[in-house]
Amino acid sequence: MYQLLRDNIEQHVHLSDAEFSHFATSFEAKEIEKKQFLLREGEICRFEGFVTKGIFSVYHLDKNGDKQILYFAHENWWVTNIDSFTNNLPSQLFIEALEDSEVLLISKSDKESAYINLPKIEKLFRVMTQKTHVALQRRMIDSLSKTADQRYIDFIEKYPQLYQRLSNLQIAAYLGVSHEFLSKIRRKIAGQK
Amino acid sequence: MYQLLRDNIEQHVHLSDAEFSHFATSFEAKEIEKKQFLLREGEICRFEGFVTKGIFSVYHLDKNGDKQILYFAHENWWVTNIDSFTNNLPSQLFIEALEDSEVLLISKSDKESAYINLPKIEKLFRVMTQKTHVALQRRMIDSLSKTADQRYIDFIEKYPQLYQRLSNLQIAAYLGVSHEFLSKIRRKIAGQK
DNA sequence: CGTCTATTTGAATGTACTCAAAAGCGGTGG
DNA sequence: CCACCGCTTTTGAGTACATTCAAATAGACG
Repeated sequence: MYQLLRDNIEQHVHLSDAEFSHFATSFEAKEIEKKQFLLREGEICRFEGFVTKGIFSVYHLDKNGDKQILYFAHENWWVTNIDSFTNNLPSQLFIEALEDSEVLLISKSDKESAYINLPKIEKLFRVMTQKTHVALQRRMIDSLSKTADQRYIDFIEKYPQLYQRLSNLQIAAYLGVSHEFLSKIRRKIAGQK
Repeated sequence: MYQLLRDNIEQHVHLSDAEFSHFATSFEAKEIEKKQFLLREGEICRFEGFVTKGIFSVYHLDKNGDKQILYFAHENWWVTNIDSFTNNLPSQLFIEALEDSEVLLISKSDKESAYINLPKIEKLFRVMTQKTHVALQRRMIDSLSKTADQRYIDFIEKYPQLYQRLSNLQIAAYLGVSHEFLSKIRRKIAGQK
């Protein structure tokens, strides 16, 4: 479980055994059952999490009750509501387990301590935030410039393994289309083959 | 010009006069005339910029030649293509001056040096990237959950001063609608008053 | 088997786009 | 000074993309 975390960190910065061990003690392991929440709307997000098992969806419910999924976080991904976490604001987002899942959680104060004790951690999170931002920027462009058909095809190509584990309801909420329309897209694409 | 930069930095971290002076020498001032480019598609983005005068639009041209504006950067904003800059990839984005403009540019190597010499700078950019990411995340949710009418109304409320300086063509490209449709939205809204 | 949820389907509707054309507006040169 | 040019904005008609609602079908799970 902690090895997955170490490998993930190693992609960005190198920590000695002692450094990693110390940093790792800041994390608390938590199990979340399917359909349970890591964070609900209105709560303040007190953690940043690293997923070691399962999948979470991070989403917003609009006033019509429609769900917009910002992203999915499966094994080896980080998950938080960065807005709520950094600004101590009530969350506008839900973080829900789509399968029985496990995460390693670090609190804000432990993260701040780590920044001070180990500047490499500051670099780690700067680089991670940059990467996340780049990914979201690309998604924003796609969402503005591509049709739902193309976004669906892209999604399957980009996340084939994730696609297998998600329902069409969830994929539709991620793509920003109704699930009925996604069904029609699927029919159309199947007919083309 | 440099005072604007200093005030901007001061919002996040405090630098002594000596620290700021040293950091400031890393920046090169550059003037860009209206309709000229700070960065074109295909080029590798070698800088991060701080706008001291004018406005830039950061946009993508899709294969149909349609423009999607990711954001506008006016005085006191930072501008770069973070994807191209951090990953040394050819830019998929253009950065174009919408007015006669001025920016302070810092190169990648000078930024890396600053990270090492002055850890506060690492913190500065981590916090800035977080803020930018939060803003984009909110925009993503809005773009998925709101109609064009509402996004236009929100835009005017959120950026009243920017709205004055932009054409409807530019606002339409930011909102992700055709300019003809934006014109119809404007008529509808004007009729309601 | 029964229940709950996911998926598909069709019809009617709404939202936004494309294309073509006209009107408005600001600047520039004769 | 005004005639013309280029660019922005508006308008309308026709079309495409996507939603809503209602209902049928299919799967998953205890």
